[in-house]
Amino acid sequence: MTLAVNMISGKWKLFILYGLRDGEKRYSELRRICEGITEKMLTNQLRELEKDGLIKRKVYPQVPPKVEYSFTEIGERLSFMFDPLYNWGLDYIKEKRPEQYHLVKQYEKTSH
Amino acid sequence: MTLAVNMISGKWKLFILYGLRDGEKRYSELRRICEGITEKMLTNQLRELEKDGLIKRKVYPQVPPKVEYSFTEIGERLSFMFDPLYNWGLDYIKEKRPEQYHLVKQYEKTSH
DNA sequence: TATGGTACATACCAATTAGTTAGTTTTGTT
DNA sequence: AACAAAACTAACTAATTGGTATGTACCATA
Repeated sequence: MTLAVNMISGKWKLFILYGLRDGEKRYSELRRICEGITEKMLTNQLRELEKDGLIKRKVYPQVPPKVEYSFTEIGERLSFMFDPLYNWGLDYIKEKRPEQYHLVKQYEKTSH
Repeated sequence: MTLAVNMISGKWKLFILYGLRDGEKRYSELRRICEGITEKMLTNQLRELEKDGLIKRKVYPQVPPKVEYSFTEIGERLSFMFDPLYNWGLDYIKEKRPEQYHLVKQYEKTSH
């Protein structure tokens, strides 16, 4: 439990993983997905996730550079929690902050 | 997702919630379950979980005092993730740190 | 009289984490 | 000639989080 919690804790890691759930993503795509993250943080967190073996990094030798991130096998096995966790959050907002609920619903439309 | 992640992140929150998964627990029981936690941190984290509505607090007017913590309804709905997350951690250790695997298995026997 | 158990609170300090700002590289575009 | 794009790195600062140490109330027991 300690190990699992440590690997996914931090302000951005679950977002990054969540962003990867439907396949590989470029650095700049992740930057857009993780609204508000700084480049430093994105790089840091990607490095840690890579070091821990949850994601892998594929570099295309081009200019301008292109780097793609995706799950490793064991990283992908964390997918079980993304949708339930997202839905739990939705339920929570519905119950505890009903005034905000419609905002989230609107946001859902624009972002997918 | 932001909301859900914020509520369960922190060095101890998931342990506390994990500790409550089989029913209400006293303060001192949680202290034993969360090996290494200080009283300050335990109290802090319990207060935050309570403020967020994930757990509830029941005080028995006795001396010495007795306080029991348990899930609220929405808190309990996070249970879906505890066992899978624990097992994911186990798998991770099995794959990436096989030398440590037997230690965990031994620990499992003693603690339940 | 001293000690212990329970569930805290408070003050202060250390460590960890996150944010800001600026720069790098190479090529292509205006 | 200036600037933009992508994926970074480095130096520095701010904010958050966690730890240590000590104290409290009340009663019971040694």
